[in-house]
Amino acid sequence: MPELPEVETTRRGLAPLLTGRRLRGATVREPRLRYPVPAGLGEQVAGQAITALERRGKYLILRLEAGWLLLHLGMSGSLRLAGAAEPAGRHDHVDLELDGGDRLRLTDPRRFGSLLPGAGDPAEHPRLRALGPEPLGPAFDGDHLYRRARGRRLAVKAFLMDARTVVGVGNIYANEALYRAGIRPDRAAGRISRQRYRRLAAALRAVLEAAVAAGGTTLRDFTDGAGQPGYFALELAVYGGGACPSCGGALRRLRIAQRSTWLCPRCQR
DNA sequence: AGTTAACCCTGAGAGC
DNA sequence: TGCTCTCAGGGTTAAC
Repeated sequence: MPELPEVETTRRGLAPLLTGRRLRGATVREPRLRYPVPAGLGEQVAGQAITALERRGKYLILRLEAGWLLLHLGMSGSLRLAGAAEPAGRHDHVDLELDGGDRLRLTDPRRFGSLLPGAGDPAEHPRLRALGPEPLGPAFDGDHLYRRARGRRLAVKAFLMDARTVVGVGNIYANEALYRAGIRPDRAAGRISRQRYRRLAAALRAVLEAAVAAGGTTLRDFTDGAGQPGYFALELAVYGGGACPSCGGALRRLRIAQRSTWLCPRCQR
């Protein structure tokens, strides 16, 4: 379940290995991802050098000399460099072939990920156009959350996980940020004070920064660009249940917007 | 217009 | 052992 820290970990691991390399082509073994991978991908990218690997929310943007590839890892996706002789597994759907013979390999058992080519300004792409601010960037703070929440009756957790509110926040980090801020996840977004939103914004920023520093959270299958797991799972306070790290009471589970939600009923109000 | 549910997909784990 | 059932969930679209 790659959220912002896992995508950023992937980006940081791969960017220095990819920048400046030239693509020979692509092998598409399974084009049926979230959106169909275009048939002419190999011809489209062949001969182009990679100029950068960027991130916007949970999307990765692989910049080429002419145009770019927009990648999303969905729920179960991962990207890594595979050696020239490494055989492809059942879920290795796309290889981008590099000049040295090795490949940038997209693996995604559940196939919720995507790979979309484009040209021009990626920010204008329909998938990126309506996205909210980066939670680690200057445009995001408690006042932003407070303003956007005016009149909204949905649960604050669903509000926080909406990429139009702020990008990069999935189920794990929404649970953690709300716990750290002492806010009940099922409270209506419009009924939270500006002061408490400031606390929530700070908690979200802190938990995301700590998770990036730990290389992301590996619950089952996340690995970085070198195939290594992340260690932030050790620091999760509420996700997955158990006892509250603060008061010792039993954590409770709710369902909000079809997602498992964990909270401490004593520490979160 | 805001909110909720369905949908895409496979693997893991539980229960029988 | 092997079957069936449930759950995991990001993001888009449809329906209420």
